[in-house]
Amino acid sequence: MLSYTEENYLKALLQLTLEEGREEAGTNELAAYLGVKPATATAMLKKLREKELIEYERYGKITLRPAGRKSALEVLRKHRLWETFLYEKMEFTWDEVHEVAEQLEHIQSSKLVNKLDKFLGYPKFDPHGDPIPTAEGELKAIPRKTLSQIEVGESCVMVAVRDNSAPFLQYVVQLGLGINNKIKVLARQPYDAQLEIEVNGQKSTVSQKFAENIFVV
Amino acid sequence: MLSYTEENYLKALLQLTLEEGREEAGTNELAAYLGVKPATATAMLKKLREKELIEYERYGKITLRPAGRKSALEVLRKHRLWETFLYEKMEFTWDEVHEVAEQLEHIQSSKLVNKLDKFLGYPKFDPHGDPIPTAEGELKAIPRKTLSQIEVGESCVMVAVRDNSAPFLQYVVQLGLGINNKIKVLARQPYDAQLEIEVNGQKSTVSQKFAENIFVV
DNA sequence: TATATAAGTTAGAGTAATCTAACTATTAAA
DNA sequence: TTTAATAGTTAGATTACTCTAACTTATATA
Ligand SMILES: [Mn+2]
Ligand SMILES: [Mn+2]
Ligand SMILES: [Mn+2]
Ligand SMILES: [Mn+2]
Repeated sequence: MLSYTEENYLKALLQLTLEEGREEAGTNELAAYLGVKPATATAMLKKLREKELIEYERYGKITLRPAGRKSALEVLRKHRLWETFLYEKMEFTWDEVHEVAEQLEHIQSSKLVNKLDKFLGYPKFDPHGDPIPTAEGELKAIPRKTLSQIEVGESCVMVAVRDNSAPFLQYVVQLGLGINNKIKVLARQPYDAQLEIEVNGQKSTVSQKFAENIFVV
Repeated sequence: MLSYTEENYLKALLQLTLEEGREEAGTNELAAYLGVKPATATAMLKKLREKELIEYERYGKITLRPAGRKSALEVLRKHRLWETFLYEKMEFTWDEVHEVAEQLEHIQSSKLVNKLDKFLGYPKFDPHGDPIPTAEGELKAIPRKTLSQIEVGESCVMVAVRDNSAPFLQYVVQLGLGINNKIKVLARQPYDAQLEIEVNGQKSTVSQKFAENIFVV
């Protein structure tokens, strides 16, 4: 039985290594992601290694072992199912779901997870466009680009967001943007890569930082 | 902000003093109810007193102060709403809901509680027949007897159960009993107060202990 | 290749919740 | 009213998670 905290560390490791081509994570990076000090992370890493959930040695990189990855996927599955529940059934907006799902993901009941999945109609994606791991622990990574990689004159469809924070999501809505919206890139400032885009006939200018947090196909 | 554990202590105090005419609880009783040692309860009582949530002094009885009672009622409201959700929407049986609700009752989100209430159609009772406290913290205690107090020859209607444990609830179902069922008391053994009862034409013999855990009107 | 910088670890301490063992106060009986 | 039983507390230790401050190792660059 894993503690609430252990689950959070494993999920963080999974998410840090989920970006394509990444297999391992570092101590400081993990600590920053979780909002704890590196010393704290080091202590927990020893514990997770003892439980055979991660591969790790002093001053070395961290990788998930199969058991650790399985647990992390279960937590991520619950997180994304609960976000979908809050969004679809509880009238939450997409910038409100993450915080509460962060708590709900630790509820222990496999029956509840599976009934929830059924109740929601076996959704494949959460409200932010992220894929929901299956009961078997499969997580399909869809090949996708960021809005910042789209050439001037090209069009694309928004499929997900990288940043899940409330201020970012609220800004996305304010721009008239959302999952499945078609975005046309009208121009790119050579100086700072600012983008001029058009969505549903509405033109906006967004920063490179913003464009890097919008996933498109 | 109360910890998970503090919430459990306050809820336990509320439930111990909920039986009519009771205002105060004792340390050992509280410890037994929560499954901890009396020494542990003493430590927590000092902390809750410090936070002005309870009235308590060395070797004295414990009572909830208004702020403590308010928090306890909020937790109890969430517990019973989640039990109703699990029973009505997640296909849980009434002996399965309590354990998971024990976890869900600690989720912090007033928006979620109120949306859940709305989603369930503002239920007044949980699956065990217990009243659900309102958002304003009101809890109506319905005057009710136990099955053991019914005279031979009389009939009554089951409205709730006192014991919420899975083995007890499974036994209730096995006897063909449930909320709103009419029960007729056919006979009472003078020796050990065993009852012979009839439900939907089905006759059964139950112990006094059992009869004391069935609430009727 | 030496050394400065970044990355990571260790030691020591604090808080929250729990326990055991020994003790003290209250209450009920003899 | 003394004493036995019950109820409750204290002291000291443990586990989980976190921190700060000082230290060590790895790496990158000059
Ligand atoms: Mn999220
Ligand atoms: Mn979490
Ligand atoms: Mn319950
Ligand atoms: Mn609880």
